[in-house]
Amino acid sequence: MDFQVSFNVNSKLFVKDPDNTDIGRQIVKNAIDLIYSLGFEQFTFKKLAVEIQTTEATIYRYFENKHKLLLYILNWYWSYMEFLVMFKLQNLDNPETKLNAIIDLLTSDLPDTSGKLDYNKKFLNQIVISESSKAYLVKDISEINKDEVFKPYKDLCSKIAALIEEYNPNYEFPKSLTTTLIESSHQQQFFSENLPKLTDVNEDNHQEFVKAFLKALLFKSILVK
Amino acid sequence: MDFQVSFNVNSKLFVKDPDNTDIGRQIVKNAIDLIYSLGFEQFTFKKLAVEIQTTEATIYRYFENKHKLLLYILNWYWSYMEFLVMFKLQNLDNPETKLNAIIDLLTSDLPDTSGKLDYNKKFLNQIVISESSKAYLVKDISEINKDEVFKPYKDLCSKIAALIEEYNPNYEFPKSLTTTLIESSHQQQFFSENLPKLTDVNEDNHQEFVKAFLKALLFKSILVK
DNA sequence: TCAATATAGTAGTAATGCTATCATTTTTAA
DNA sequence: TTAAAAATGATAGCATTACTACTATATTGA
Repeated sequence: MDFQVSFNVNSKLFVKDPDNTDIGRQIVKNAIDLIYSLGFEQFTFKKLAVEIQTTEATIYRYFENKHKLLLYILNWYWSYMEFLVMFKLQNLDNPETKLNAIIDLLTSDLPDTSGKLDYNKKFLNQIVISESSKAYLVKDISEINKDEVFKPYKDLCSKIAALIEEYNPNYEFPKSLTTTLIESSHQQQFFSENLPKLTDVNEDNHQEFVKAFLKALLFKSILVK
Repeated sequence: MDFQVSFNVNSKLFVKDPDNTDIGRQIVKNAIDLIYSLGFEQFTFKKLAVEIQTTEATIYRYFENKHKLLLYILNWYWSYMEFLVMFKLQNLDNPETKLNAIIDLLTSDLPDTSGKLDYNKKFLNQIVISESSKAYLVKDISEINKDEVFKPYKDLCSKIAALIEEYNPNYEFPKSLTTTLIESSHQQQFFSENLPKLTDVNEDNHQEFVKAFLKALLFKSILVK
């Protein structure tokens, strides 16, 4: 069996849809590689243009600026995550099993999609961990929020929050707990790798550590007495 | 009674100690105001120089770049927080009361210090909420970490983690829970203000909401059965 | 008092972020 | 079928940013 998934990313995020042209797809794919290797601050359209042997102006025809390009990549990621949530929860009835599956998703590598121009999932995961908060921690957040560029993230959160409410309808903070779980999964992965003294990691397997921490955090919080 | 607090900020963070000269103190104070009003991305040494009627070169004599200046400000903040923790826990015996005092600290406005050139505490608080993660989410994190520039943050975390261990010596993740509490306090304050749908805020008082959420998160996690 | 030193200001350069314009290809319609 | 229109991509430029080398002035101390 072979199938492809694609998502409609909010059209406000691009000037011209990169998914429609070969060069557009090259821009996004190589942007992921380059943001991963340089970090978002050092990443520039000029460097990306050199990489794919085109010019800055061509990239500006697709994306207004590198912040919008980052948002595009994250929107794709969030949409893919929501798809994976739907997919993985198939045939699961028990709310606890469902929530365990969610934590597994948040702390595991992304599965590859098929298609000739697949994004590098390891790099994408690292970008989400290291760069995603830079997408919203900006001065003009209320301006960009008007374009609904955080809708896929909000949708993903709603879906998870609904599972928490299913597990314990009396828990008061399902949404805040969800965002805390997601953001904490990034943070703890980043800290355990780079500033391990800020965590309780000791085993070699950092992902397993983060998984255990998040499960404790979640299930103790929503325990039904 | 009148007293002043001052902290020795890691000398690797500056070229020349800004605390020793009038222009140095002006740089830090006005940097806080300007980072608050422009956001860290739009903040430049040129704009700061215009503000305090000096030149870029003068500011470069004190700080290598704006990232180091941000770290300097955050180091001052973390040191001040550790001082406040020590101060507020005076004469408290009960571990629960102590932890409650910590959450109050994390979700309240900073008290003003005396001294003629006091930093704007409201602005400083907002900078910590919106910009502090940009201090560590950088590609050269392992390089800058060698200079111990995160020591005040780690010290603050250790102190809080120790209180958690005092409350429940069997809890497995005191440090990770501490960083999650601190980072989540910033996130939930930011989200409740800017992306409220990602939280469960409904009351007008966002600080009270965040306080209630964090207390639930903390005490359910470390509950002794 | 005058040399040594510290400090601030001037004047640059290379890179970045972005735009206007020109050239070529593709599409459309008479 | 072909000429006009539209889309695409390359070239060249500008203003700002990040940073540095050098000059001028003030302060110190022998």
